[in-house]
Amino acid sequence: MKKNEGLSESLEDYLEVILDLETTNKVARAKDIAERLDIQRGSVTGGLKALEEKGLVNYEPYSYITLTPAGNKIARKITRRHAGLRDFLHQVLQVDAETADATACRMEHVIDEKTMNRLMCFFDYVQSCPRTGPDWLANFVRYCGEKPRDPEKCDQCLQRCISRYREEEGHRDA
Amino acid sequence: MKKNEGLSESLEDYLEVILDLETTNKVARAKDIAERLDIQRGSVTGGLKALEEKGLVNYEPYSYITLTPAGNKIARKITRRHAGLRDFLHQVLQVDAETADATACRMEHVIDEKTMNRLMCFFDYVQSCPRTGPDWLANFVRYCGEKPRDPEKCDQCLQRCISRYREEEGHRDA
DNA sequence: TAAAAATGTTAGTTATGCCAAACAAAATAA
DNA sequence: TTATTTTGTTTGGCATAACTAACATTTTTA
Repeated sequence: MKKNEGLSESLEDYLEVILDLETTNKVARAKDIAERLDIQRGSVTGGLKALEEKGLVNYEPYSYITLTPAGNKIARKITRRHAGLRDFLHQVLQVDAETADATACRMEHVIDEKTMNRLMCFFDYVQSCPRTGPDWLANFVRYCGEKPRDPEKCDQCLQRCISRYREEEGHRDA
Repeated sequence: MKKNEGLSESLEDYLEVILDLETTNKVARAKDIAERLDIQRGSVTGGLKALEEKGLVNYEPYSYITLTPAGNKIARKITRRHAGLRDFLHQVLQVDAETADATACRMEHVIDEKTMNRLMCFFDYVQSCPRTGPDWLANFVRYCGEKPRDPEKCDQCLQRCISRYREEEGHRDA
């Protein structure tokens, strides 16, 4: 249980990148890791040694780098967090794709399990609840610019919401 | 514009704590800073010197510590973020108060301006939109446990939502 | 005011984690 | 197969940021 908390953000980034390289390039090479993390080749060696000592990568000088099962598990967790956060930021908060990705990349290291689960559940709730869903999200963007609410429009919005739902339900039953 | 990006999380924490001590204790003392940040007294001196060099605190050995206008501005920004994130996590995602605070404390250093603004706007939207609001949030907690949706209940929920809104609107007009 | 206690600073150490540059090994090309 | 290029490693250095322990200054108390 402590294993992951003891991992620095830097080492988590290594694992994430190695997993990605493993899947896209079949194999991870120090040069590519350096490129992805935007650090020098020389710095990678130290990171790999640290991960090797923690039993998270299989590392032998001059040979290919692979994740151990333990390393793979952590790498997948971070990757999952990254994707979940990025999608939430982009699809719900609707920040641009680039910002969403960059922010997710930093948040993935500091968010805890409990909060992450809640956020993903919330993401799901927003998307699947008939009271929210896509049109509600579209309205959010407009709200950001306008801000003061018009009670008249709210009434119409609610109306559309309920009739849309019933129509969809009707089609589903048919 | 670079000023803030160049600040480490550690130094941001110092500023945040100093601001809080200034407001609650009138003045910030090294001992209290150490206590709040859970570090040794000796470590504080170094932090203060770094902040002094950046023009963010007024620091003279053995005298009281105060924020400069620039330091105060950053401290208030971090504090605002902390509170906003904490409240979102607690009131929307409904994670327990302690986790919300601890998570906010880490996220405040990595979230960017754009995303933060969007999140706060979203927070506002969720709370003030008639389609969401408190009852929708209450339903979220139940949804977390149950998960599969019951279309029948959804219809009733929508119904209650719209009639509640009209009732409230009616009262407001009267 | 002088001793004691509390608070603050300094100095030396440690751990991360990066860099640049020199060097070593492996892969590729001639 | 030898030379060249690419890739990987080592070394020494630097910055951050913490620690401990010794020392200095304030503040309190007797």
